Amino acid sequence: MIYITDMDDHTDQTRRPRADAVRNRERVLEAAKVVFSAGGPEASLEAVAKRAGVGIGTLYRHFPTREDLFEAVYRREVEQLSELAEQLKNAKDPVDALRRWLRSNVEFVATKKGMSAALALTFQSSSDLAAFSMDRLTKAIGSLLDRAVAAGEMRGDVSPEDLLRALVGMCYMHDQPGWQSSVLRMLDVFVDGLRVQAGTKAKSHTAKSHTAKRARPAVKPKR
Amino acid sequence: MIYITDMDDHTDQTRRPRADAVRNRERVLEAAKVVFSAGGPEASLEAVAKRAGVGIGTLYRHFPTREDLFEAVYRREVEQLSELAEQLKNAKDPVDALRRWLRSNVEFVATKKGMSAALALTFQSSSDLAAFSMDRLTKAIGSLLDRAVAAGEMRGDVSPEDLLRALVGMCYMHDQPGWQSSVLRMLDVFVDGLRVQAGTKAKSHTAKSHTAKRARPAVKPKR
DNA sequence: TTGTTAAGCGGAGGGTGCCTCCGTATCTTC
DNA sequence: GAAGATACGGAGGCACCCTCCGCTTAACAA
Repeated sequence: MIYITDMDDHTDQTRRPRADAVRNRERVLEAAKVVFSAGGPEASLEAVAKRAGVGIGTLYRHFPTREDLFEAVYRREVEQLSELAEQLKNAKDPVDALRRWLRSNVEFVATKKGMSAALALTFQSSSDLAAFSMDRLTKAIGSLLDRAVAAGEMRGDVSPEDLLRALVGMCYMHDQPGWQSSVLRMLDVFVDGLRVQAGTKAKSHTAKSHTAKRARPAVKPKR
Repeated sequence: MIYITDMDDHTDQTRRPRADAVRNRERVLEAAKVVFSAGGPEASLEAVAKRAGVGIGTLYRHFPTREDLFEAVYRREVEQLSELAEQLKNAKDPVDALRRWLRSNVEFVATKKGMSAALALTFQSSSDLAAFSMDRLTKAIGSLLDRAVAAGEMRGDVSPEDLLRALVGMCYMHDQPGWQSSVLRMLDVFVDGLRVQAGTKAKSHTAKSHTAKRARPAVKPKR
C-alpha cells in the first residue's frame, strides 16, 4: 500500500535499497499492527518477528527499540487522519465540517482500539512522535477551526492543539462497549462550548434537546 | 496512615492478622508508588521489593499480579479525590463548585504524572478497578453536577460518567510542560458548553481569565 | 513464660522475552 | 559472472517474572 516515492534517487551516490530489506520492513510493520492490536503494548516482539516471517535480528535492525516500532506503525495512522481533513476543507458549513472531522476521528480510533495503550505509552516517551503527529493533526484541525472562527461562528481563544488533545483524550479513556456514543455526546457539548456565546448564535447541535431552537436571525458575522 | 478499622474482629474464629504482614503490605504500597511514579509501569517489581525492604516472595504474596499492585496504589488516590468532592458540596455557587473540583483534579493528576501510563494500562485490563473508581468518582462529580442542574444553571443531558471521562482523558493526554494551563482552558470551554444556552446566562468564563486574545500563536510548543 | 501452630518471610531457580553480535546468504552494481 | 555492500537469522547472555518451599515469627492458649 505504501511505497517510498523517491525510490529511484539512488543516482546520487547511494545504492538503491535492497528489495528484501524493503519487503521485510513492510512485513514487520504489518505484523506489528496486528499483534499490538490484539495483545497490547506488552506483546512479545519475537511474536511480531515470527508472524512477519523474519528473524528477530531483522526486526531489531529495522526498529532498534520497541518504541521505534510503535512510532512507525502510528505514523501511518496519522497520515490517514490528516488526509481526512483535507477532504472536509471544502464543506459549506464550517462548524459542521469541524464537527464531522471530530466524529470521523472517533470512528477511526474505534477500529484501532487495541493499540490505545501502546500509543499512550509511546506518546509519553517519544517527544519526536508527539511533535510529528501534533504537527500533522494540528494543521488538519486548525484549518477547519480557522474557517469557523473566520465566519464568526466560533470563539478564537482555543488553539487547535488544545482541541486535539481534548479529542484524543476523550477517545482513549474508554473501554466499555458504547464508549463511542458517549464520546460523540461529549464532542457536541464541546463544540457548543466553542461557539461564540452571543445569544443569537447560541444554538445547540445536540440531538434531541435543542433541535428546533434556532432563535433569532443571525447577526452579520463580524470579521 | 491507613489501618484496617475492624482489626479486632478476630474474635469470631479468625486470628488477628500478623503485625509484620500489615507492615510489609504498607511498605510495598509506599515503595510501589514511588517506583512507578519514576519508572512508569514497566518498572521492575524486584526494584519495588528491594525499596520496600522485603523479599520478592512477600511482594507477590500480597499482590499476586502486577495489576493487583497498580490497583491497590490507585485505589488510594481515588479515595482522596472522592473526599475532595465532599468538601465542595457546600459551596454556594454550584457551577463554580463543579469547576473547582475539575480544576483541583487537574492539580491532583499533575503530582502523579509519572504513573499515568501505568494507570492507563491498568484501567484497560482491570474492569473491576474501572468499576470501583467510576463509581466513586461518578458519585463525587455527580453530586456537584446535580446541584448545578437543579439550580437551572446547566443542561441535564450530560451524565457524570461522560464528564468524568472527558476530564481524565484531557489530563492524561499531555506530557509537555505547560499542559496544565491547556487543560484548564479546555475545562472552561467545556463548562461553558455545559451551561444552559439561554442568552442571559451564557457568558464565557474564559474570556477575561486568560490573557490570550488569540491563544494559538502563543501556544507554539517547539520541541 | 513457654509451647504450639498457623501465617508470613525470603530468595533460589526455572522460564520467558529482550537485545546484541557475527557468520552466512542475498542483492546490487559493474 | 564476480566483487562488494547490505541484510538476514538465530544463538546466547542478561534481566526480569513468578513459583515453591524450608525457615522464621507472631498470635494465642495454658
